[in-house]
Amino acid sequence: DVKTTDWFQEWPDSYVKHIYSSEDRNAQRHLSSWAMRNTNNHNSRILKKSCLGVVVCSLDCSAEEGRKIYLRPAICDKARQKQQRKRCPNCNGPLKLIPCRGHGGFPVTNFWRHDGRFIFFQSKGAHDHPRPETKLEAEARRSMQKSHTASSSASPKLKKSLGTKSLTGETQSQESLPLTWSYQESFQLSNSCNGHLIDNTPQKKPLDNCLSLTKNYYFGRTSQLVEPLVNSESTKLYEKCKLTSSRICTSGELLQPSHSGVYSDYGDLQNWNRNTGLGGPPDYDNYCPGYSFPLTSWSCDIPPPLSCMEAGNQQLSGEKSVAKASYHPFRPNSAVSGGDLYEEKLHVDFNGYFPTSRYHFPQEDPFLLSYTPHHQYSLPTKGSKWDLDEEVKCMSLDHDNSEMLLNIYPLR
DNA sequence: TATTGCGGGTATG
DNA sequence: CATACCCGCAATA
Repeated sequence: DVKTTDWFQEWPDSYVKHIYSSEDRNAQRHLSSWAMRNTNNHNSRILKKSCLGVVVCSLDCSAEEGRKIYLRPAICDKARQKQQRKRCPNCNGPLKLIPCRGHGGFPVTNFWRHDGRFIFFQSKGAHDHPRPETKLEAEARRSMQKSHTASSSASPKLKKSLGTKSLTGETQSQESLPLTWSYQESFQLSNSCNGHLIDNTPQKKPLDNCLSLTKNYYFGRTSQLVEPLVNSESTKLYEKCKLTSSRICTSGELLQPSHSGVYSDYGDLQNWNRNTGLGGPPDYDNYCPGYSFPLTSWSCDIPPPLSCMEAGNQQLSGEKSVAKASYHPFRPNSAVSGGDLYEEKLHVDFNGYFPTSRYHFPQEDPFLLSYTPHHQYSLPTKGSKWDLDEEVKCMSLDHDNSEMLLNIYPLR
């Protein structure tokens, strides 16, 4: 009875549920821009992942224009320990891992379940820390550091004049180093709910000395518009986006209770209450967890002036120019969700700043134009159940997207 | 070298 | 029994 699937949510937060198409490459890979590590729940049907938080500068330094350092914790334990021995790319101070305690004091957990044509997702807990770099940004930063190290070692004089050697061997200089940490820009507005930081600093560094990286990216546009009150296009996008984006569900349990009865490392409503000490799940029906404007049935992953990936992804019905306007030059962008693999050229500023990229617009994606569900699904559907009442209640589509979805899913 | 998923195992309440 | 988390392995990127 699934009426429609959601566009992939890059930053799922709070207690949300999504249904993705099994064709969705991001969903297939259980991706998130939060740094999520696998957690053993002793249930092979349901994949559980928990949030690692964010790595910050322990000196709380600020880069230019007040930006903060929010590095992506390495997923691998060993790599993470190594990472924490490294130094802040901005001030060379020690780094510190801020653990996620958004789910009753424990890390936010994400659950993934494959069932036939769909991939069911559920998030539990609201991240109580800033967003880390995306995977893409972290990779770009690593590449740049590597390149920079290589180029520095090739020219010792330059190295000596510009760099300060970090403990980990990277040559660093505030003048010359690429600083590609994640910016908690305007989309982290909340101090009251999730503790997100405020940083509306516009970014406007010229891009030169670009390094082109060719890589396959799956995430859609994560564009963050930096001039929220000025950019009317983004507001339009948001208005559109909020009608079509994720659903917030306030009760019920998405995940099928354990069949085995031995392990079920996922909560239910009862546990939810118990863990959070709340009378029930947070009331996101009327207010967005992070932002102080009313909600109806839609989620507000996207604050009004911003268009994150979801917004871009809604541009499938012919608003190319708007989609372009929503593209944030400093966020790596890529595939439309639902989507397919996009090969992008990631342009990285060696003089010091932000990665950007070129991308194909959704309209150009042959995948979207020729969708035909034909895969065989191997995972059992027996006994699998989704909280469809809630799903239906929460769903809403605008006209354009309804049309689009009809095109994509003509049989439903 | 890091990511991802799996699963055995332990600890705690 | 539910939950969290540690660890190592294997496949993959």
